[in-house]
Amino acid sequence: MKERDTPARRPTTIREVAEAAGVSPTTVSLVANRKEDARISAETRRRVREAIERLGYRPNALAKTLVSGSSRFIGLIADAIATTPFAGQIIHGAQDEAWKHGYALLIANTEGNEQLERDAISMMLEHKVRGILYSTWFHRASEIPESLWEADFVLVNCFAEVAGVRAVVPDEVQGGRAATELLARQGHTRIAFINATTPAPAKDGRLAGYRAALDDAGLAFDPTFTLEAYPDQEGGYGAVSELLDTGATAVYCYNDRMAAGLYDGLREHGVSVPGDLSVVGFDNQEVIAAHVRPPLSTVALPHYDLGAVAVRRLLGLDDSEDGVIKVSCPAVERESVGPPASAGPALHRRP
Amino acid sequence: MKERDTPARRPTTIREVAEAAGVSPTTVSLVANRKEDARISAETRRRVREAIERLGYRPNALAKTLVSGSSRFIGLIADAIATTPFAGQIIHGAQDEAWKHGYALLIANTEGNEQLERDAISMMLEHKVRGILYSTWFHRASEIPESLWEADFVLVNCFAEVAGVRAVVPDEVQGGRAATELLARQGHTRIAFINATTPAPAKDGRLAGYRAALDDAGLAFDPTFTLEAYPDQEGGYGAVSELLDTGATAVYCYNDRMAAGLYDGLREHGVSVPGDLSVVGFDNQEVIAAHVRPPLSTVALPHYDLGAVAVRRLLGLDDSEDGVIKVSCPAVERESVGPPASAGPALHRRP
DNA sequence: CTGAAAGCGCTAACAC
DNA sequence: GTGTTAGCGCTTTCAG
Repeated sequence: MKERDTPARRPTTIREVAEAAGVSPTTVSLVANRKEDARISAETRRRVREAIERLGYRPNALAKTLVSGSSRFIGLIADAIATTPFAGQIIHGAQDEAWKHGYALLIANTEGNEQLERDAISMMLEHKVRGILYSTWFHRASEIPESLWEADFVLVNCFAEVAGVRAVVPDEVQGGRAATELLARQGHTRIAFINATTPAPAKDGRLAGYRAALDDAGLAFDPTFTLEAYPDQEGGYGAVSELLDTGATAVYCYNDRMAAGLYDGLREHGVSVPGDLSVVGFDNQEVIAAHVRPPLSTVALPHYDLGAVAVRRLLGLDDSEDGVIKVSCPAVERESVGPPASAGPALHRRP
Repeated sequence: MKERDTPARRPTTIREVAEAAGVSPTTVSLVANRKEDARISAETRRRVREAIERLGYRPNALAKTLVSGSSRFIGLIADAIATTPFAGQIIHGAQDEAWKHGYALLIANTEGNEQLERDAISMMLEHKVRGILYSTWFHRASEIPESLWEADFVLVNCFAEVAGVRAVVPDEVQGGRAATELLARQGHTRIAFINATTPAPAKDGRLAGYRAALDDAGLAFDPTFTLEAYPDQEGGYGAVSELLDTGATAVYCYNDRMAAGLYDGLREHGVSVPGDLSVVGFDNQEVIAAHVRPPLSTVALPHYDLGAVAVRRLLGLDDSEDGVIKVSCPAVERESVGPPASAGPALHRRP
């Protein structure tokens, strides 16, 4: 086992290895980088390898990029790494894809602060990043900070008002459709949708998907089945009475948090899920969806893929034209959906 | 407004600026770095500034570190950036503190994969990071990957079995004490604790804190008040009957998820919170604690501070000796705690 | 098969 | 006040 040496004050350089092995720096470079086309004798190779090992040589990546001209960094700016679990998935996807191509992630969390954002972009520009991924925690239109134009960039989970800017976002319409299909497929015909009150691409998209799925299933869109509530637990809880009044046998909620609040209200009204009412959410927010009672069927936001696809676009790996790419949102089936009850849930309401 | 030029294939260099301004690179360096002690005429300064602006010059941070010898990176390795919201807070705290001192964060998510972990460490070492923060998503003892010893490092949210290794972890005992005090302070004397079944520093620490707080309040520790359950919603839900059988008027749960599950079970038994039973959790997992009904009083895990304090230790800013530093967990009061009911909750149980 | 030399972008000494 | 030189650690011609 190698000795646990305190980190060297100054790391070993290629020249030191060269001296130790009795060869030139060039030779060390050649073997360290596994250039197989280089004609190095087996014996020299061995000596160099041994010296590298013994001295604990780590090539200086910064010096490399200096000579090669191109750095191996990709910057990732997020507006809310700390306050939501979503950014983590974007980072994860971006990192996996970046590493695959030899890039490291330089990340910056701005919590929406514009000054921090400018600083982050400067920092990345000065590190000569290959490009910048600019991401937001919820899907929305976004301003593009002036200095971002100095870099090659792609928007993640947000999009620009100006045309031609590369962006990768979730396909809300397809997602809304998938959510609704989960219900329609079970034979439900009275499917309610509790939309958000807050304007967002998700609001319009998820509604459009709902209508499309209804259409696909040969069901007429009935506006009385579409409610609105603030997209969190409190909103869902507050929408229960109104929902039950519609006589729906199934409901698709704008997001999982809303569904969780709905669960609470439903329980108070003695309505069981999925026995009396089938419920689906949206977002697949693990800590909620997988652990409420019963576990919630939902549609996943493809954050991991958003990050991965964005890196591919940045690197020019997918020869796609400019503009927005929509990534599909897969359904995640758990236990909150069943066939319609013979009688509507209204019968079970407490006096 | 500056023109939106496509990112230059090759960024502007100091030499180009020097030529454009009709001065030497040294002069440009001097004004770009705002060396005020350098004697540069106002006129030259202006010319250089103008050239920098016009060419969109960004100093190459990588070249700088090459000459200065010390890089401006701090590496942060996390085992679960994607699957929990916690890593985000650590990153946030680490970044804020790092930036304050001119460092950028190089992050890597390993999802517990040892190969990825080794790769991450190699990558950071090759980028000559100032040091590495090695973090875990839940507080635990951790193996130290062999190559980590090549760097200056501090453990975050985990600790080593070997002595003398710098680590920063939450103070579980103080946290457990704070949680219990929330209840004792209201006059509760029969305070139950639902601990985790899973061994962890948190399990022992939170129990110790509970006992200490009982002691402080002059309450005897009664083992029948300490239950155990798996630390998630299902566990909390399943512990309800047993809990009610103890006749406790207040309960402190190992974590928020458990408390959320407990809420569900309590509701089914017709036990109201905090009317019949006061509840406190642990972790302050926002999406749960702040949005259940009623909002849950809990104790916050200081992830932000863990990250910030770790950076300070790495940089040697706090002249603390080696070893583990415990960061305190502040209580977060919401609405799940009230005074004891005159009659115990058992009276309210359904037949 | 291997080495010497030049140069990536920048800063630090030291001239002038 | 400002320029020249050297060199950070590395790779890349190009010789030999």
